[in-house]
Order: sequence, then structure tokens, then C-alpha cells
Amino acid sequence: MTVPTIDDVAAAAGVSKATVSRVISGTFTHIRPETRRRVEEAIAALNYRPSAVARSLTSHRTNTVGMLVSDVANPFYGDVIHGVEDEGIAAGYNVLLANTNYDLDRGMALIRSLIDRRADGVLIMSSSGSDAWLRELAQAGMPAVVLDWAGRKSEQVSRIEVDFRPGIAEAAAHLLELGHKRFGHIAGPLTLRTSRDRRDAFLDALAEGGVARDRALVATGPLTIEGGREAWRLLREEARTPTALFCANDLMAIGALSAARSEGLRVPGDLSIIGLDDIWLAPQFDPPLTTVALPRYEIGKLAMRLLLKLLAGAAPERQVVVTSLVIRKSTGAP
Amino acid sequence: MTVPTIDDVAAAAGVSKATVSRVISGTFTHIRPETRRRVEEAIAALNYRPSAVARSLTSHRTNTVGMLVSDVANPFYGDVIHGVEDEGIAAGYNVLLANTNYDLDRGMALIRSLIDRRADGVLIMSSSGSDAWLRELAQAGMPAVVLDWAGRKSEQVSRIEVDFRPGIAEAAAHLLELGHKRFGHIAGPLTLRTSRDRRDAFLDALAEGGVARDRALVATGPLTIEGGREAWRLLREEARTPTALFCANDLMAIGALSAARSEGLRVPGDLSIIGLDDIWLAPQFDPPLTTVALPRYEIGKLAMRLLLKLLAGAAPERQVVVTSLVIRKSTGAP
DNA sequence: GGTCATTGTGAAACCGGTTTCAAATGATGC
DNA sequence: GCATCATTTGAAACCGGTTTCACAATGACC
Repeated sequence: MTVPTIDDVAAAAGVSKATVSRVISGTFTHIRPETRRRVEEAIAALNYRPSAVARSLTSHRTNTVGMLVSDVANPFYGDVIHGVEDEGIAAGYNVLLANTNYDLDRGMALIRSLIDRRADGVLIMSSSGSDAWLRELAQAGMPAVVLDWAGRKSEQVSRIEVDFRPGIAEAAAHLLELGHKRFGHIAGPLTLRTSRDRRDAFLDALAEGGVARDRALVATGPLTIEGGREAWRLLREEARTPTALFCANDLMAIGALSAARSEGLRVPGDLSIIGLDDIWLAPQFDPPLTTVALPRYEIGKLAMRLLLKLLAGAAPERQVVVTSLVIRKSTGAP
Repeated sequence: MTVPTIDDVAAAAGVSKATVSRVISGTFTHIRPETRRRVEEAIAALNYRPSAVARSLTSHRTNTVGMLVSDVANPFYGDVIHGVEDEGIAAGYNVLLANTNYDLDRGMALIRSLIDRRADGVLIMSSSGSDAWLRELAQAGMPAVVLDWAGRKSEQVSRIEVDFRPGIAEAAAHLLELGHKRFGHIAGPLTLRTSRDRRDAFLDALAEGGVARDRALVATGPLTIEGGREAWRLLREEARTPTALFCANDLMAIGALSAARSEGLRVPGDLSIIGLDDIWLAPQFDPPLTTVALPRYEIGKLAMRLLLKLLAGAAPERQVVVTSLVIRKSTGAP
């Protein structure tokens, strides 16, 4: 019971394979209704499905895009993949997913594999990447969309950048509006550019609201729950213990929250806390966490749309995705 | 600047394309070292990469496997995908990921798409599936591996089943050993088979330890944090409030824990809690959660291995994956 | 009734590889 | 010096589709 080919269908319908091809491709080329019927019956009878492999050979399109992520298990990517897929399916594309595991060499090997498979394009969503990847893709003539890392400018590459400033500015404004006077920030490791950016965005926004930069306390730690706990303990010892806290991500916010609570503080009564990311846990937490949300699903959709535009022959572009504040129950008046 | 083909290489090296093919395929067929060198130089000079599409056409293998999941954003799948990928990469396979979104029709469409693309096989890891999927795959002669849902028996299909009993039995034994006398269970919706299985496994294990089935309190709710909170409030009102609690998943355990704590109970001092799943949050929580762990990464690896065996011509098989207890800090003596 | 445009279909070339088959070359044995 | 055999290579067929080109049949028009 071997898989039927177009020749089998042609033989069964008593026509040439060219005719069968015309019927299935649906392009309008005057086919007698009677002939069309015979072909369609043969297709149904044999349960024939044209081979995308053979089609790709002549069409030079595989309707497949590669997607590189650092680590699928990272919850950030779940929603992004969702967006990519929904947008891709609608356009008839499939997604070849590949994990770099934060390893540049593995990433390069995956890129090569995508080139060999003649993917139509690549979405590079890994947290880091190398210019060598882009060079390899450029040589193969494969368009790409990269998320947020600053590689060298390159043809056929569109970029998505995430701007945290608007959301963080909203966060600061929200806290000021509630009447807070003593602010703290729990930052990630300051060796990371994103950690510095987030800190600066917060301090700048406060400054705009009339709070001098050196009036806000800053502690740092790893971007984990435990990191948030430890950082809070550092802030706690300062003279002007903050009543309002902005954390570099939701995990640290949760850590700080649980540490503060175990010291008897009430949230939001004694301490208001804002996170960043809007992970699935944020709305379920007690109290539901006010946070600066990243539109992950939309980033995925946008990335796929940008790639489709490149595939349609459009010029590369740069798009900025903005963040925004989601107000829940972890913030209130001091 | 078009992508070079094997003919370009042949012309550049001054040999026939058959010779080039022999050099790149590496199969031993007596090639003069001098000739080989010339071909390799031409390949390097042109940066030639053979098209996997063209190769697939003759070889009838795409070195691609499809993977159906209900929802990539569900943290369960992250680790599974990881396992599939690691095992797949090692064997030279790529993974076409597809989300069913819990929709059987969408799943069917995805299966058809995989058939059209001539994937070598399919991993069906979605929480549910239909026999029609398997029928379609069988007709196309595509082997499959399914995870844990009981479809009709079918040729060319291997199965992985997850057995929660060992881990749950360990959990019950652990609580008994700590000296607990009053037990509670927070179950998921009892319309789900898995919810009933987990409850029964727990009650059976307690019975084996000498605790009558009707001595343990059972409450149910949705499998969320909030569901856990609500279920705990129900148990709280019972006369013999439990000192030891086993929850159907980690989220409910976290919910129950936070509800109990907000009532002034200490965990594990006043109440011991065990979850199930071992989500990433479990070890980071305060206190780190004792839980029945599912070997997600191993499930992924196993699934891919089973598929590779099928592809190598082996007979379908059934493998059972067992769970085990991970003891952390949310359990202690009453 | 002949010319011409339109419709409907098949033969053959093509996409980029692999594989079969045959032929050319060189080495070996007697 | 010639038959024999192994090594090395190329021509051509093939994989399963799409597309071009040619041709036959039909209908419109004068």
C-alpha cells in the first residue's frame, strides 16, 4: 500500500498528469467540467495528497519558516510561538522550531540546517545571536526577522525592538499618583544591558515626576524569586525604607512580596509592588500583581507578519513594540 | 546572486554531477583523491549546500518529524519539546511544531499538513486526540507516537503512558511516615479521568497504610491557584481539618498553601502540602514545594526514541513512564 | 466553407538531487 | 602482448510535481 502519486491519479482518471496538476492547483485554465469531475473522483478514490516536497522543488518555496528560540521551556516563548503559529497557519506556513540552548555554535548549526531545508525565512527570537548567523543567512538569500538584539545592519533583515520605557513610565506615574514618596527599585544584574535600561527608565520617569535620581533606592540581584527576596532584605535595612517598589521582572517582584509579607508588611497596604513581564502567575498571585506587560503574543504575530512581508518582496523594516502597565491589586495608596 | 546547485559545482570542478553527488554523499565509491579535492574546492568556493528538498524527493525521507501539542504556552510542554529536540537533533531530525489549541479539527488540519509535507513521523503529545487522526496517518503510512490518551489500537503507533501511582504512593507513604493522621486531598474536576485516577491512587495508597478511604477528606475545584484556595476553604470548615494535604497539581497546592497561610497556619508546621507536576515554580516557592514529579524532559526524549525505532522498522511498543516524589520543605511532622 | 480565436488536453522539459549502467582507464597475471 | 579485473567517471533515468509549447477540436464570423 504505497502512497499514490500524480501519475496514479492520472492513470485512474484516464488523463495526463498535466491535467491532474491543473485540477489540483486550481489555477484557471479551462478544464472541461466532465474532466475535472473524473480527476476529482480519482483523487478521492485514491486518497491522493500532492507531495509538498515535489512541489517545493519547482516552486522554490517550502512554506516553512524556521524559528530560533533560546529555550522553549522559558515561559516567555510560549506565547510568542503561539503568535507566530497563528499568523503562520493563516498564511499556509509551518514552523520549524529550534532551540539554541543559549549556545551560539548550536545556533549556527541550526541555521545551516534551515538553509539546507530551504526554509523560506527565519525568525531569530533567541536572546542573543551572532553576526555570523546573519551572514550565513544573507549568503543563502534567506530573509530573517530578529527580535531585540543589535546585530549589524544587514539586508533582508527586519527588526523588532521592545521599548520598555512607556510601560515603566506608566508604572512610575501610577505610583506617584497614588501619593508615594519613598521609592525603591530592584534591578537585575547590572552587567545586563536590559537591567540598566529598566533601571534608568524608572529613575528617569521618577525624575520627571520631581523625584531626584538619588532619592530612589536601588538594590540588585539575580532575576529570580530568591533574588527578589534578597534584594528586598537589602532595601529593608536602609533608613528610608520604600513604600513603593518597582522590580525588574515579575519573579523578583514575587520574591520581594513574599519577603516583605513574612516581615509582617501588608501589600498593598504598607508596600506597593510592580513587576515586569506579566507572566501567567502574575494575575493568579495573591494579591494579583500590578505589572508592566510585554505583548508576547503580539510580538509573535508581528514577527511572522514582518517575515511574510519580506517574503512578498518588501524592504526590511524596524518596528518598535511598546509595553504598558497592567494595574491589579499589588499597588495602592501608602 | 542565486543559490548554487549541484550543476554549478560540477561545472566549476569540471566533472559530472554524478561525481559531485558521490563526493558529498560520502558513500564509498572509489573517487580519485585529486578529483575529490577539486570537487571539495568547488563546493567551498561556491559555498554550496545541497538542497534537502531535492534529496527528499528521491530518498523519500524528509528527516522531519511533526509534533502536536495542545498549547506550547503550557509550561508542561516546554521540557517535553526540549527532550524531543535534543534527541532529534542528535539523529539529524528537525521538529515541525504545531499547536492544536485543544481543537480536534485544527489538529486534523495540522496532521494533513504534516502528511503533505511528508514528515517521517508524528509525535502526538496533545492532551486529547481523535481516532480519525490516527486513521489518516495510517493511510498515509506515517508512524506515530502518542502520549497517554487511549485511542484505538493501531499499527505503526507506539504509546507512552504516564503512571502517577508510584509517585502518589510515595507521597502518601511520606506523609504517613511523618506521623500524620488527618489527610485531605484537593482534586481537580472529577469529570476528568486524570483527576479521578489521582484521587483514587492517593486514597488507595492511604488505605494500604491503614487509613480507611472515608477517613480522608476530598474537595474539588478547577486546576488553578484560585481553585486550590477555594478547595482549601471547603476543607477548612470540616470538623477534622487535615494536617496533611495532597493536591492534584502544583497550582492547587500553591493556592491551598497561600490560603492556609493567610489564615495564620504555618507550612509545614501546622499543615503539610504535596503538589504534583514539579513546575519550575515549585522549587522557588516559599517554602519549596514537595511534589510528585513528572519526568517531562525524559518523556520527550523517550517519545523521539520510540519514533526513531518505528522509523527504523521496529514494531510498535508501549512504554510506561513512572512518577516519583521530590521532597522539599512543604512537608514535615504534624 | 474558410479563417481565426478560444478552449481543452497531452508530450516533454524542468526543478536538484541520487542511482543505475556502461564505458574508459589502468593494473595484474600468464 | 593480450585477456581479465578493479577503479574511476559520465550519461541517462528517476523521484513527483509544475509549466511551456504544440496541437486538436470547437465555435464565431464574414
